[in-house]
Amino acid sequence: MRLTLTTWNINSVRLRIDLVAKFIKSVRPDVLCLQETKCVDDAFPLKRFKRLGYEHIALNGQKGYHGVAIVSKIPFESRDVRTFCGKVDSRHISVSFGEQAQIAKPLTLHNFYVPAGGDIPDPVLNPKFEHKLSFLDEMRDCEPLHPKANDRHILVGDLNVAPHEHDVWSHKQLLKIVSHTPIECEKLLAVQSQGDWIDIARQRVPLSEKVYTWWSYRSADWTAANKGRRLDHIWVSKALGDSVRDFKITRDARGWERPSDHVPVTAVLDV
DNA sequence: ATGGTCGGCAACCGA
Repeated sequence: MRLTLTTWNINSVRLRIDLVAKFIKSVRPDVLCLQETKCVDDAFPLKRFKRLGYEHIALNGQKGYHGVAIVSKIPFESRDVRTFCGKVDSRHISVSFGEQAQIAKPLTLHNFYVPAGGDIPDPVLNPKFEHKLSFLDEMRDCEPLHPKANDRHILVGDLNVAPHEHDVWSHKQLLKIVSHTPIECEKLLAVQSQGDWIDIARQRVPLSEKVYTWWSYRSADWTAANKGRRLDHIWVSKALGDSVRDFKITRDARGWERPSDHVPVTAVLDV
């Protein structure tokens, strides 16, 4: 089966449900992972997604902040929510696709919203940065994020770190900016290597080429300045390394009316 | 070099 999978930090799913519908109608992902839904599960626009053909929905929302969701055309068999750093923040949800999904072998999908980390890149002065670093350490040590040789696992989300030099518009100017400090980049890459994950974007686009998925709201002309960062990621386990058929970033979405500051990132996999 | 803008939700906090 050909699986189209999208991750998108929507920055309020209720406010931007029409943009989500617009995206869905053009890209038609089988599975859509959202972050920063910013609403409790009862307020999630379930009916709208069902009308759009997404019958299978897993939610981990909270009031006003964070919140992740997986909406799917394909049935999944189980869901799981993990907490990190002893907080009840809604920053993770995972589902497993099995026989019902009519795929060759089972597939597990993790959807993450890693803490942004505040402004000051010092864990002593800034508890939010400390939280981010601890969160990444816990991800690295998290057993379910260590797929075994034949495990077909996918990890997506707003990981809030742009780990490589050309994942940001200026490596030099962002070295002390949270999201691209060496310690965060190191820790995110440690999560990646501990689980033997393959970063799809960098499998498809050479490290020497700029790739962005986020542009700040605080810039007058985001497209002319193009001061972006690659904060949104799709990783697959080794067993899925040869299954990637396509990868795309819907950059246009940043220019839609009342956009999210993140754009959708999509992978097509033969599963 | 600094400040710039969003969203939730009702004064600021988080990004």
